[in-house]
Amino acid sequence: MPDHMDFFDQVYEVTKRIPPGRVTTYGAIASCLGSPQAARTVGWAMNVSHLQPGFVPAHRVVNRIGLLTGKHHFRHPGLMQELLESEGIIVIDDRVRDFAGLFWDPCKELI
DNA sequence: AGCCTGACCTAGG
DNA sequence: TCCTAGGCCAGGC
Repeated sequence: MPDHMDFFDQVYEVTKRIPPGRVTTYGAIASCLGSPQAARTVGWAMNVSHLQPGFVPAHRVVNRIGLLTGKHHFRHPGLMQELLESEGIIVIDDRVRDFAGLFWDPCKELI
């Protein structure tokens, strides 16, 4: 990962690489970028991800137990779940089913 | 400039 | 096992 990119850019680069139908977590992204305690900042990056050029699949990022904590920040609540379900992911009570099986580890798969 | 907040997470008591 | 504090980066006031 080039070091001239700031943290947000790196977050977006990683997020764009999440395959459809898979999910990852805020913490995993932060950890992968060398700041294991910056999970919160990753959340903030997602919050303004719509300002980025290109499509940032923010709906594929959930919290560490597979909960859709960011759903209220989409155009309408429920959109996050709809996007996930359109990729074949089952969501029950705001939680990704088979989260462990669908988890995509950015560090492991990256570049 | 300083303080508060937030789509988080981990460690320690 | 629950609760707390601390760390991360930005933005709003």
